[in-house]
Amino acid sequence: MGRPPCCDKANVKKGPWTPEEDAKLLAYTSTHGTGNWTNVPQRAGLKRCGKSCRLRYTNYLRPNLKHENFTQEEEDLIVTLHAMLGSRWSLIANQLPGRTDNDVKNYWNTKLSKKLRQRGIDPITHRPIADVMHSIGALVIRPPQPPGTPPNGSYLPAPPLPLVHDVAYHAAGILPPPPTPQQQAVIARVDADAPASPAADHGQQQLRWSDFLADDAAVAVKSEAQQVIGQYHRDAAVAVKSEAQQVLGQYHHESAVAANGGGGVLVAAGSSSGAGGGGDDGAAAFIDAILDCDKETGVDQLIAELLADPAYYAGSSSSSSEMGWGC
DNA sequence: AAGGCGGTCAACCGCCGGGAT
DNA sequence: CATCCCGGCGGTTGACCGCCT
Repeated sequence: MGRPPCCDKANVKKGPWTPEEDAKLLAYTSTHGTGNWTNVPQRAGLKRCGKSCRLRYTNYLRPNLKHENFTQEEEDLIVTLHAMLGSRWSLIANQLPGRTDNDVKNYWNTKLSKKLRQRGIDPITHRPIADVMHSIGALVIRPPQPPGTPPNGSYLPAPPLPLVHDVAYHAAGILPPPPTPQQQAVIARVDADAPASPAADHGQQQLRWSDFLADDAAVAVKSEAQQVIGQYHRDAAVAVKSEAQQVLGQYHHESAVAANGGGGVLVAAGSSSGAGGGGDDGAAAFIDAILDCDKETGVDQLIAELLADPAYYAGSSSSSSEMGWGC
């Protein structure tokens, strides 16, 4: 049944806030700060849940909040960060001064996701919709069978899905290069640690856990970032964190190489070409930067570094703006 | 003028993790 | 170590508004 309610629902007001309530809350927070929200309603003379007070303050009353429309730069940043972090709205909002996670979430759900769809991009995977539909169509869909029915061979095996789930690859219209031996080792380990495929006995081609390595790499980025602010643990990607860091180093380095070489191709983890172990200067510097952030900086600076790298925009010739996210 | 409809966004809900006890 | 409390988070809801018929 979950936790009990945080307050007595019978004695709290719900719904839109009145100017009087806003004034009370602002008066209280301006003199007492924002600690211990549970006590705020009582001390501020409000018949509201503490959570409601916190939400009202952080999303509307907090100083320095922007209430005007999102700019093109903010829009581009949200799209880019969503491709990197997924629906981690608080992390994304941290990169947008004056915006709240609720703002970003609403803007994404009401505007940006539709805009992406109109441009043929799946807003969840950031891949071309046609590509996503192809992948879905390639999955083996098995209708329920009566108990005791032996498996038959009437289902066509699905073709292997691409290892790279990165919009930049698809934007560039190229196939990813094969994984390096180092990355193959990561793939093998992930597959070995994964539970056995339930249909493995049927001789059907199954999705392997390593098929999602590219996504895991993104999760690892998220993991590092959230470690910085002490909020992120216990993700499946943690198990391969060290390997993922190496892969990420390769990811970053080859992205830069591709951008500098005029190819403009973003090379994703788990599938980049074998430019040799991730011990090169660029990759090492990247990982060092992340680790240093554990001690010195916040996620803001980390992501700012990533965003400053044009390779994260699929090369200099196809930034999100130039790809036409904007109005 | 009125009703239907879709878009927007403030607010709520329930879950989760971390810290305190 | 276990439990409880609190803040934070993402998903969802529903009121409100403007446009269209």
